[in-house]
This record gives sequence, structure tokens and C-alpha cells, in this order.
Amino acid sequence: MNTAKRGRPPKQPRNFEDTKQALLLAGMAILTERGFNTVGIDVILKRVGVPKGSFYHYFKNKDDFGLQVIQYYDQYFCAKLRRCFNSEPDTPLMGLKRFVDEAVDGMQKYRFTRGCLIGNFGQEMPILSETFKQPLTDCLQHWTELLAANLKQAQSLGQINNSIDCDAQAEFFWIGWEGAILSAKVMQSALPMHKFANGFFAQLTPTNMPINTPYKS
Amino acid sequence: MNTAKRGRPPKQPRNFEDTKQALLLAGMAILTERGFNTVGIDVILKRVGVPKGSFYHYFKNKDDFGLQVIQYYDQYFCAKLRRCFNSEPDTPLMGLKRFVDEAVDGMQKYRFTRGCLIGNFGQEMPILSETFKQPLTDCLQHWTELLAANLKQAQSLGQINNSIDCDAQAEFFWIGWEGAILSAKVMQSALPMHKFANGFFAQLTPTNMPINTPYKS
DNA sequence: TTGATTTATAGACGGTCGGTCTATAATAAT
DNA sequence: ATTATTATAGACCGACCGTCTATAAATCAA
Repeated sequence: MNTAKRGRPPKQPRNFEDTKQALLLAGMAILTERGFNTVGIDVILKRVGVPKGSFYHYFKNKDDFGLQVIQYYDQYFCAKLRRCFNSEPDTPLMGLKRFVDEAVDGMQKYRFTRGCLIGNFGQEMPILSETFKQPLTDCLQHWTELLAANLKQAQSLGQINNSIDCDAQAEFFWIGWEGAILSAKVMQSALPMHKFANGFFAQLTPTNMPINTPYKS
Repeated sequence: MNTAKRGRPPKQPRNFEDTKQALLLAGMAILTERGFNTVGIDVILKRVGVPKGSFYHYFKNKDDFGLQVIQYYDQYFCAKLRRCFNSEPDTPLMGLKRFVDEAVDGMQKYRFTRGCLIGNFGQEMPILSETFKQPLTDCLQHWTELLAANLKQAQSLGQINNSIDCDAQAEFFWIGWEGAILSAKVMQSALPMHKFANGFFAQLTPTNMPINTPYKS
């Protein structure tokens, strides 16, 4: 068995091994910034330095590519959530706070140009193929499940009141959080993210805010 | 003084007087559904039945058109809010509920294809001219002011607790509401809108929900 | 009344994009 | 050695987008 690569070799030397993954990674970054329908295949190809033939070798069409980028993003985002929520020695609620802070840092790092990939696709739903609906809904569902589990853990530790419906609160968070990202993009400011997060935490723990928050709404 | 219209007459007879207003109206509907960058001038022109030359007579370029559509939408939306909030004999909080219900009806009427024009533009911020930032921010600000006034009125009537910061709550609402519209588009369901609204009302009136809500989160 | 100006419609034009297509170049299988 | 498989290379076409110039009617100025 030979370990050499099959297929026609690239004219230009490349700094990556897996062309398909390089396309997905670039796609994730570019679509998170510019959306799906407004971005042409060529933009992604130029960024990666790959001709069109390679693209249509790995992906059936643009929709197929978009769907695989979403899948890739879902994995990336769920891993991020697990890391935040399970970061010892933080308490569960501090894990959510950690996620919020990381999101704020990320938005500021890219000067509010990169929002949420799912939010971008969601806004374009009316002009997307029906095949996008389920994968996008699934992403939101996965995040909701992870957050709900985190909130339940906080509940079992007595951090939040037992009367609170953790599943409902998790749904509420992600609904509103998408709006916070959107508002932050409009105003080019992290304030909406802080304001929503603060409001959410206050709702969870009406009497004793367990977390120091740098911004007040 | 002659009352006849100046300028070259249309080849095809038209069913409207003001070509510019017809373009703005069609633009508002189409951009609310499909966003700004993905919509070509031709789509709007075909809908109205006007050649391209007319468009560039009334608007300097596509950006100019977009900005005027936003202005038009702001007026329309603020008028809608005032109507809802001041609709006697409803109480102020019922006015907000009325707005939510109307929004749900509107979303269902157009099968979740028409969301929020400002949300669409906001999602496209990274690829929009800087000139869009202020008008979009202004819209959110106007809505916040109207809602804050409504909440303060509710407060003065004892409908919500005096400890509540109405300005902060109004900001919180619109941040989250944009997310609710977005989520509704993704799931093609009004549930996210109900869930966010219910959560918001519960936050305002933690002990006594003043409003019957058809959906529970 | 007649030529210049204003108003508004008409549509040509070049450039770009997405997707298909065929060609090419290397390895793997037999 | 011949064929199959993998993967890159890029020409090409139809569709569409935004700008630009031309045209037609009413008005104005003399």
C-alpha cells in the first residue's frame, strides 16, 4: 500500500492537507461574515487557492456545501459550549457567563463583522431551499439541550430557584441571544449582548445576582 | 398652469400615481422578505412594472434606495406601535400584547417569509455601506423610546412593579424580539415569538401575569 | 411660436456569478 | 502495461446586476 496522494497534484503548492476541510473552514468564516446567498463560490475558492473543479469534486452543488458548513459549525459550536459549561472550577452559571464573554471577545476581535452563522442562514430562510430548515432547527435544538442541562445542573447546586423551567429558559436564551448578536452587528457595539445577558441572568436569579457583570443595562 | 404630467409617458398604462412611492412600497415588501444584497433592482422593477431608467431617476443608486426604504419602514413601524400602544380601552401592557399578536398574525399570513426589515439589513451590516449604521440604529432607538413610554405608563397604572427599569426593559425587549423573529423564520413557527413574549411578560410581572397567553413555553 | 430645459421612461451595455462541462495528471488496481 | 480512480484545471454559458446613454413629452423663456 502506497501512502502517496492520488489524483492530479496542485499547480501551486498548498499549505493544507485536506482540500475539502480547507473549503469548509474558509466557508465557515466567510459565510459567518457575509451570509450564504451573497457569497459566490469564487470568493471561497480564491481564499483557499483552489480551482472550481476541486469544489465540484467535493460538493454536489452550493447547497450541499452550505449544508456541510452548517454541520461543521454545529460541531464547532457545541464543542465550544461544552468547554465553557464544563470548565472547572467554575459553577454552571459561570460557564454560561464564560460563553457570553467569549462571544463578546469574538465579536470585538472581528469588529462586529462576524456574527452567528445560523443567524445568517436564518435571515435568508425565505430564499433558501427547504433542505436547510431541519439542519438549522437542529442546531438551535442542540444548543438548547446543552444549555438546559447546564441550567439544571445549576439548579441542582442551588444556584437558581427550583421553580424555574430550565428547558423553557434555555429556549428563551437562544431566541434572545440571536437578537443580541444581530443588534450588536447593527450598533457595532457589545452593549446589546451584555444587556441581554444581564437581563437573562437577572431573570434566573432575581434576588441574588451570582455574577459580577461589567455593564449594567 | 397645466395639470398634465411632465416627462416621457409610460408605454404601458399604470395603476398608480406616484412611481417613486410605488417603488418604495414594493421595496419594503420585497426587502423584508429577501434582504437587500440578494435582491436585484430588476426584481423590484418587474413587480412595479417600471423600466430601469425610472429607478435611477428617483434614486441615486441602490444604497440610496435602501436608505429611503428604511426611512419609510421606520415611519410605518412607529405608527403601528403607537396605534397598538394607544388602542383604547386596552391597558398599556395589553397594547404590547396586541403588537405581539399582530406580528404573529403577519408572520403567519406570509408563511414566515417576511420578517423584520431592520433585522434583514442588520444581518447584512458587514457587507453594507457605513451609511446604513445610523439609520438602522435610529430605528431601534425609536422603537425603544415608544416601548419605554408605554411601560412607564403601565408602571404609573400599577400594572408593573415600580422597581423595574422601563428603559432597560424596552431595550431588552427589542434585542430579544429580533431574535424571536429570526427564530420564527428558521422554524417556520410562531412558537419562538410566543415564547419570548411570554418570558418577557413574566419578567415584567413575576407574580401576576396580567395577560392570557395561548402558548406556554 | 420655437428652441432650450426639465421631467420621466426606455433599454442597451459590460461585468460578474453559479454551475456544467471537458481536459489533464497523478496514483492504485489488476 | 493497461485500466480505473482520484483530484485539479479552467473554459464556457445562461442569467442577472447596476450603470449609463438615449428618447419622449411637458414646460418655460424669449
